Amino acid sequence: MARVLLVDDDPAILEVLRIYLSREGHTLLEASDGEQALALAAQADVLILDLMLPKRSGWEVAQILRLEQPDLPILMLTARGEEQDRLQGLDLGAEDYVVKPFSPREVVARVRVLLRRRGLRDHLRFGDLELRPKKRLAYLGGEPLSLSKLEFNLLLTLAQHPGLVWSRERLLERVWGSDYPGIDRVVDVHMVALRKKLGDDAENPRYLETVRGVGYRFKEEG
Amino acid sequence: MARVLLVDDDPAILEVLRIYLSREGHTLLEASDGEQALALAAQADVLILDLMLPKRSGWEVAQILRLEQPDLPILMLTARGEEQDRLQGLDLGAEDYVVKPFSPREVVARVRVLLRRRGLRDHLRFGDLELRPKKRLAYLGGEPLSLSKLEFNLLLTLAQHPGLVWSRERLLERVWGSDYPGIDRVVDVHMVALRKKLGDDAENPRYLETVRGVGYRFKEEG
DNA sequence: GCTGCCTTTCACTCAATCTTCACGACCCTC
DNA sequence: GAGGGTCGTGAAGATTGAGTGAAAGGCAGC
Repeated sequence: MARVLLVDDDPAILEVLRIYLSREGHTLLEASDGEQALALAAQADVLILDLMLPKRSGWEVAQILRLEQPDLPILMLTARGEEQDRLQGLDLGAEDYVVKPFSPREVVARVRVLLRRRGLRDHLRFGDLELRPKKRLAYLGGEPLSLSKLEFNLLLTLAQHPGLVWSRERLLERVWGSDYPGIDRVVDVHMVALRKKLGDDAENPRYLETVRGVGYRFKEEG
Repeated sequence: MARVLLVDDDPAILEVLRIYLSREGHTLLEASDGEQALALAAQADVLILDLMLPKRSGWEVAQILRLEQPDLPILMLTARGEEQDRLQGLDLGAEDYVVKPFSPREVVARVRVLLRRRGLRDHLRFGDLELRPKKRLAYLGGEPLSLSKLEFNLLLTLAQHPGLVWSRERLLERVWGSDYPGIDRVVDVHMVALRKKLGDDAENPRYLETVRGVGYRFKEEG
């Protein structure tokens, strides 16, 4: 199914969730402190995150990942009575939380919901175009495309949400990083480069569509 | 913000949530049994649903709405110890739940998350006309419509509140921005353009209705 | 330090879009 | 049925937004 990164400093919790989650068909990654969590996060499809952690709190981890991997769904494990934290967590962008002590079956159910919501895939294909996020490779008609890091990220971001319109601002935030100081016309320039490499025409695009006054979108099939 | 349908048979709960949710800027619809809930659901952007209800249980309601309005996010209110119910609720497709006794702030936060996730409803349909806010796409009889940014925003604003009359002033405020310096007849001009694209006739409109002396409204179904 | 790629800014152009205006039709009141 | 207000609508002009080429700055590897 999916790769689940499980972060808790309590071995008992790790163990019980490991059993339930692997029974569900997931591959498990495990970490017992914030640093390890960050190191492994890039490989995960879902993150189950305890709030109280050595080295870095679950919060910090969530906050950092929010920027690095905004699409990574996070299920937070909180102790009862940490309502304040829970609220902040939700506002921070965590997708969901469970209160300890929890039933493992509930965690499994929530993970299922998170995954269903995201429709995660490791292999994107749109007609002639093929993307492999993991390997950071792109093919056009079977031929490998030579894309710069930025170009790949930009294309991937758009392609992972076909049809969805992205403002330049949101793209800057997502692809360039939230603190990017430059002007938003960079996006246009890279769009031109991408279109050139994809053989796409701005007037009549197959893949990268301009939404005037709003931003860009990856064209939906059909 | 959004229209929240609040369903509970306990007046105290209705009241406290009414206060918090309207403070958050939402418009409230209220029901105290399952029948009323079903009757009002069509108008809602989010549903907050108690499980224990007269006439029809929250479950039944959820199950029915799942089919009728699969896009309507549901936040279920469950009593503690109903874990069984909770799991079934999630599998049923409810988006989320909160356990009583809950903090109203938490409910507000969860509603916010649900709305953010949905983009406040991702799919509007009125007969032949279909709108997808997030994708900024509009279809008429299955054919994509080419709308300018302004036209789309205008149409969306009206369509998100069928039957509601908007004065030109309010439309300017909402669609053009609150500090718009121009004259309000612009609205008329864009209305003409929209009607043309929608194949609508000012005399006898299917969608965009003039309310003489007041403003415009999106015609309600039927 | 040089080379070559990658990224960013800038300037120019063209096209899409928005706004205003003007005119006429219609409606309501007196 | 006259007059004032309201709305529909076409057209002209003003404005904005995006495509794009070129140049300059950065950076990594040699």
